[in-house]
Amino acid sequence: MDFNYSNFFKSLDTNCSRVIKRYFLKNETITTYMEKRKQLCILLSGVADLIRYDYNGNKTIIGHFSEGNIFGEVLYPTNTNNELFVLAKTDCTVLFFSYDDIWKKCKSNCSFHKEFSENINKLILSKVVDLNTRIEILTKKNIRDKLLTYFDILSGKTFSKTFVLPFSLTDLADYLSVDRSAMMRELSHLKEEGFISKNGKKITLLYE
Amino acid sequence: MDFNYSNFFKSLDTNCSRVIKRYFLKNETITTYMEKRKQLCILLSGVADLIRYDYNGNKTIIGHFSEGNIFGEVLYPTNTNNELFVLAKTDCTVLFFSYDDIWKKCKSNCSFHKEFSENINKLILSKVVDLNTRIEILTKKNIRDKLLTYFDILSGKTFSKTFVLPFSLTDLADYLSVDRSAMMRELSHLKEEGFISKNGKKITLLYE
DNA sequence: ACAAATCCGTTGCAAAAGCAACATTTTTAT
DNA sequence: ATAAAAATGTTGCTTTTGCAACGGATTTGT
Repeated sequence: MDFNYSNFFKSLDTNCSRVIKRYFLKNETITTYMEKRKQLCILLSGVADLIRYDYNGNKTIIGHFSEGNIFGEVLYPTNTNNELFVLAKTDCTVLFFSYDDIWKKCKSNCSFHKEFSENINKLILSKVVDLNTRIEILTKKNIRDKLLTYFDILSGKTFSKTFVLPFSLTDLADYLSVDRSAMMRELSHLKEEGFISKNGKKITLLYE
Repeated sequence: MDFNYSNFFKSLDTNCSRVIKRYFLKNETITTYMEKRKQLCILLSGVADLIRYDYNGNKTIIGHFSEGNIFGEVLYPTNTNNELFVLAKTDCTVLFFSYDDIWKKCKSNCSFHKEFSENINKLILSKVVDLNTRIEILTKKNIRDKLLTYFDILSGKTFSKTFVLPFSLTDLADYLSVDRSAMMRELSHLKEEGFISKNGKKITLLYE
């Protein structure tokens, strides 16, 4: 997420009846995606995974959410033959509301309603940017280019040739959608060939 | 796009000063992405490509837009060392406006302003769904699974085991981000093994 | 109507990536 | 404090993919 709007949402007093704030413990199910319902959720704190069980009972993690991320069925293609749900990986705080309702005038005309919807818009837009970013990476045809594209983005965000990966190498392989061992191999080659240096999750770009 | 909102936008009388409608001939440049500006565009008719020239002058098509699609710099990660622009592949009609402005109250309080912004929201949401759909496909680890996942989605949309690909096989390979010849090979295998039948762009799923 | 451009379909070959398996280190849970 | 779980790092093998190249079919432009 380029810019973090979650401070606004954190400071909300949720006495607007349309918005519900709830707390979850690690390993609790935060929500299950339901086709008709058009729920939108904001993760105010914690880490959660979007998980699919397909018709064979196979479990796949298809998304990771952290502070400030949004999720909910309005954002995801409905696919008949599998079940989607969001699982808390750590304790979480989540804001729930119906996407359609939020645009209607609040009965009580609550003060933050306008500001709330504006911030929702920004959050959704930043989601679009994030998704486009990931697509840009995923469309690269080999692991090396995926890594370097991702590193360039991180480098650009931090204005530095040195940065720390925001998640584990295992999760990175997942984000890039490549085999972890193949990715490790490619990281080794990038080191050997002098393109990067790496110490744990700390990466330095040595080119340009 | 699951549902086409473009009819609403097509019927707009654009006497709201904040929204500009323009026409383009094939091969004209519709817009160039500029970092500070937060433009959002709706393609009302025609087909256009999002193109990048990187620092080496290499040209890459990184997106295809058709009727009802939205584009503009608000939706795309800003990357310093390359230039993005949208090129009309056919004659096009495009609506332009500033994303930030559209949320402010229109001076003239023009009638369609509220409805306009609501439809923009729906359009952006459907963009998110489209992007998530593509990510779901791109994260599949081999060409066969990418094809079958995409076919399942098309089959689901049309409620039929038989459907027509919405674009050329060349563009399909691009959408799946795989080599075209490798994709053709995999399509042949799927035919040989009896998973699908194929006649030009008409595909029939033979399983389940 | 003709030339030019694009798209389709196929193949051989080399490079890349997935998979499986394992040892080691680090983190987490109790 | 200790056991269990998760993450890291590496390697051999096999399969998949990309790339280059080609000929023929379609579509487009003038």
